[in-house]
Amino acid sequence: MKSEPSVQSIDDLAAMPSQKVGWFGVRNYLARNYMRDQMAEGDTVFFYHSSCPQPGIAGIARVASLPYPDPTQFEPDSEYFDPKSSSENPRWIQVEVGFVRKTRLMALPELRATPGLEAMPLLQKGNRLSITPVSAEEAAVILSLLA
DNA sequence: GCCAACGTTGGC
DNA sequence: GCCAACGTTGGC
Repeated sequence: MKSEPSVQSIDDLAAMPSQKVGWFGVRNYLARNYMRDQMAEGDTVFFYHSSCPQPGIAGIARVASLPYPDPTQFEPDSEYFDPKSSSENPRWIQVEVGFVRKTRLMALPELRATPGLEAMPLLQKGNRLSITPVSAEEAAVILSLLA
């Protein structure tokens, strides 16, 4: 899951009293569907810093809730407000993401150079999704290098 | 700041 | 339903 560290970094997550944050603001259907259909509570999440001097994996987190409606879609003053959404039929959902640990930065060039990660959607040309799936095998490769 | 890639919008 | 125009993402 990508986050701009200037908005919310792994350190920010670690510093929260609950060490959890609702992953609000996802407004892409594919990314939403990954949260809704592909994630389960307890799943490992790689916390990726994007749009920053050194993009890469900065920590490990965990899916800490079932999917539920993203409250910002109903807030007229929010930049994430969606007038086409309704509480009866919410369009956007989020999950809670819980801090597990900070890791060394596994930067994008290292990810690209690591055997076994070539097929990761995150690394595919043109990928812009803020949430992409990681296979169990890919996760094991990454975790072994972050140990 | 540039630009490739891709999603969304809206006219028809 | 098509598709051009436009907006956004995000690495560099």
